[in-house]
Amino acid sequence: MSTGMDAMWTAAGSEDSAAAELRRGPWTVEEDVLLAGYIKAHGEGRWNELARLAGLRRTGKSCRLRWLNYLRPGVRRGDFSPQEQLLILELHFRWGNRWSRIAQELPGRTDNEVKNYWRTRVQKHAKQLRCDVDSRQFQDVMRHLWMPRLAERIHAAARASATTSSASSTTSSEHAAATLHPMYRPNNSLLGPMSDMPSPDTTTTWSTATARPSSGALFPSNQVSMAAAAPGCSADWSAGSASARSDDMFDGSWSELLARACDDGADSLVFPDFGLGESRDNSWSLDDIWSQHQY
DNA sequence: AAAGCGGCCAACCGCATGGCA
DNA sequence: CTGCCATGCGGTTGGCCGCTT
Repeated sequence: MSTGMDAMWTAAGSEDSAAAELRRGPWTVEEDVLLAGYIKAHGEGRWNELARLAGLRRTGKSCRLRWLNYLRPGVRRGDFSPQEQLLILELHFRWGNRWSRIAQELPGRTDNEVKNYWRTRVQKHAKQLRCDVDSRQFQDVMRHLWMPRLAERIHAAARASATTSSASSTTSSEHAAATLHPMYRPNNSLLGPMSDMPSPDTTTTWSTATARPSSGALFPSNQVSMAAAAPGCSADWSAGSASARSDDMFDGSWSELLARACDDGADSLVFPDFGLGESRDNSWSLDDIWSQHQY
């Protein structure tokens, strides 16, 4: 592609040849415009050369990072949805700190965002519980409490969405499907066929899910088991999500409660039985979580 | 109102990897 | 085979911003 822009970039590059040392720190709007404009005209790649020709006093690395994490079309920002959070937890169990690999399964999200989410939200909870984020105890907390709760939240949102759209021209199952992340589609490439999962593309299955009664009854065993594990605590599991922000569904009494559970007696902690089997071999998966939410 | 504090996130840094001459 | 270069990845950090005191 050869346009009038070429002269502009050339001129900018020649000006830059005599420029001072490289800039660092936050990017300015002008730099963003230069970078995006150059890439629009010439495409990505050869970042060092790109930085020079675009007239940017930045390293190629810096340009690449700015483009991939911020300027690139399709980059999504803002809070992670429950679907995304659930997927991050699942994939981190599977792949560990392979942020770029995990981010590939979250369209529009960058490895940096996923990494920051893990370090701020997830590790924060581990810290509150005085557990190592890689410890068996914390993994059990995520597996038995956090992930099922996320799954339930997703179902609840889908149900609410289906209810509010019942008068529309589309069917409730179609509407619910539209609200779901692609990972919940039956033929998701990552998770395989997932025939057990609620299938928004299958009216029968999803209609059954939407007909399920209120979510409050989902975790009765939580309350019993955790109260038994930490006598004297008021395990207010149902209230936590009502007022907390979307990604802090367990803030509040749960932290104190689980902190006790994660102390020395953690091995005796009785988690609710979601029928997932033992996690010693780490062989459980999101399928297991979902299969427990079939109604 | 202002200072202190902590959380969050954008950006940087160092290392690993792959392609190519 | 080896060295160089570009790119990718994960860990780390600096600074902004909102909340608390």
